Amino acid sequence: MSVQKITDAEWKVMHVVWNHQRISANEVIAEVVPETGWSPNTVRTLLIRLVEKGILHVEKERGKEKEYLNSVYTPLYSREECESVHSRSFLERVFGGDTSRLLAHFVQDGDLTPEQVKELKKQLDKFKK
Amino acid sequence: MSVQKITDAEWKVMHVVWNHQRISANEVIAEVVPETGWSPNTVRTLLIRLVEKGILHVEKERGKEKEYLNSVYTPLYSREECESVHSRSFLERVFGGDTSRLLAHFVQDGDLTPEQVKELKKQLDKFKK
DNA sequence: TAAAATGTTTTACAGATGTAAATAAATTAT
DNA sequence: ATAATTTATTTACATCTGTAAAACATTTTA
Repeated sequence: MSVQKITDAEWKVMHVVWNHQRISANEVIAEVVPETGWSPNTVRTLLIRLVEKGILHVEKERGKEKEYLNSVYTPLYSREECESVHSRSFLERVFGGDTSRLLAHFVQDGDLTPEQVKELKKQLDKFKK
Repeated sequence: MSVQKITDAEWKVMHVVWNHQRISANEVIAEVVPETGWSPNTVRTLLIRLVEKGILHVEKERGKEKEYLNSVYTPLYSREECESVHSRSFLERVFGGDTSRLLAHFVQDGDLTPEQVKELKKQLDKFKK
């Protein structure tokens, strides 16, 4: 079972890590705490769990001589890979695997800009043949 | 918090209930057990939890004179309502709320039939104006 | 009416999750 | 060096989930 399940709370952390690709615990905390109100320790716990799940890598080496340790995390899977895995299971679970119905739902519910609609239609054309 | 969270296992049960709208425990069991391999008791537990969550209604009244009790369940929310709620939280969680990216993903990953593509484009047209 | 079959309710239990406090270790400031 | 500060690790703990077994109740059958 490659790419273990990422939980709700963990996604928050993952998005921040993906945005930086390489980021220290404290930097993650600095971003996540304000927008969630979680305690810094909660964020640390999530980082640790993500490492245990094999989704993040952590460097334990000490930084330059006089710097804090402050471990650095990097993603082991791309955002797209994880999205893909979770999308598939969501599709199965909620829409019984019916992509068409899922798409219809998000189109109606998504108030897309005309721009986005045009772009999406272009994509669909590429797939017609 | 209307419509509490439906878990993976619970969705299986819910789809069966929605398909019938009004269905006895045993009928649910008859459908779910073969396709999941779960014990009948597992299905009953899920039904009970769904009632506790306020997602299903159960009739406890005895049936006709000589019939087994065999409680009857009905959904309190439509499939679409639940899909909607869960879709929104999925969109937020995994795609950071970016509908456009989500749609692109499912279009590419969904191997739609030309039929479905055509249908979807029609939908998009309706939304352009 | 007693046993067998069927349906219902109660209880269980380990692992996952959300959420952190308590404690220990390292670093910097005094 | 020692206290103060910052970072890291350990431990916690209630709730939710997946997954039933056990026990009880009702109905049918022998």
